[in-house]
Amino acid sequence: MAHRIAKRDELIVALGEIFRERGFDGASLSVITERTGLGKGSLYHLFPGGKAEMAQVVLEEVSAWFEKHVFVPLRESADPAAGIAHMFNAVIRFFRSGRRVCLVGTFALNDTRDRFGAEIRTYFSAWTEALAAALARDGFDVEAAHATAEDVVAGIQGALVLARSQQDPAVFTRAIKRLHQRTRVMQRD
Amino acid sequence: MAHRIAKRDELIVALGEIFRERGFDGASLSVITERTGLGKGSLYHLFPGGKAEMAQVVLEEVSAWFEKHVFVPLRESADPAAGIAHMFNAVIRFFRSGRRVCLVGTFALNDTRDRFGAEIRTYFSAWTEALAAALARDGFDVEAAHATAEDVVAGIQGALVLARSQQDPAVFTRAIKRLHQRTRVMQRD
DNA sequence: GTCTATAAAGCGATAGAC
DNA sequence: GTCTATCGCTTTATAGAC
Repeated sequence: MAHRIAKRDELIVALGEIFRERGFDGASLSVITERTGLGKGSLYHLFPGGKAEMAQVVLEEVSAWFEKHVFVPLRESADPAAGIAHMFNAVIRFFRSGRRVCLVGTFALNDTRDRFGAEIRTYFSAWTEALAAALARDGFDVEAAHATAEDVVAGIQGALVLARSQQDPAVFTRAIKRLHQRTRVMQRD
Repeated sequence: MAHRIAKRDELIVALGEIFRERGFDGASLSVITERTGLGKGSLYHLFPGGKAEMAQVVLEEVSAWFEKHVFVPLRESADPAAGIAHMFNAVIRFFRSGRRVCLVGTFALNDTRDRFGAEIRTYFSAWTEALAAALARDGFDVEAAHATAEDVVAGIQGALVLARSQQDPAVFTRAIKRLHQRTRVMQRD
């Protein structure tokens, strides 16, 4: 087992890793107990709603991170291209250059989605819309901006799948580079 | 429960749907029993290796389908552009225009990958390489062909994630249209 | 707050009747 | 082939001591 986790922030990060690695169903309380060093008693004290509440809190934490490090820069950066560059850097950091998968993506694919439908839907729509707005501000016409934003967000998710299938993070970093390039030079006027 | 399933082919299809909808961990034998109308006795008679063998057989069936309807046309079509068009049509059909997710993609994202590593890796690498070869035959230079092939395969996977997160299959069909377009007009010279 | 003990249900898998 | 009954284990969750 890992060292005993003291701070709540640290605990939520650890829970996120477990859910990412095993999915909601595969993340059993015994695994969570072992990896966090906290007994069931402690876990249910901190999360009376059990596993569902743990996942909910992790999802909210992930959403808050993206809001702060991705969506706000996209929306508010004076230079939209700089906001977009900021997004790609944040994404590379967050997904550990392709060694980490997207928790929201994993949850979205199977029936776990039905438990957390609102959070999952909002995460992706907020991302797509913030990016589309930045692209539009950067000179894309509205239609092309929305299409490119969808392609980029989907491209990131797909690159995570591909990289993990090949156990090769470079697949992800290559894809990010190309997606970034597409936001710079494509489909103008 | 569904009607009792008679033919093995039909059974494998049903198993595929269950694994797609619930993931490997979420596809419990009780769910499988209920959805197929077959008791555990029958299931273990047909698949002595249990759930792992069921998933293995489904993965092989999916791989065989893609080999026949996607990879071979990509590799052997006299007109590479026709082979690529064939691929996109097959993909739309297979994923039910975005209402079905990719079984291999779901398995790839969490630790289920470790059980079926070889099949998962091969599925995506065979797809990417067959598409890259077709693009090269169609006039892309080798580097651009490989990059575009990765973008297309990742784009399809990501579009499935996005479509499901929004519960909107149109997200998928839109993405497919754009990806197809990119194989026609991009990065030539 | 954190632990141990325990409950009740569900899990994958097997045995054996038919 | 398909069923029912059952095994041993794990699951989520709770109770109660400290």
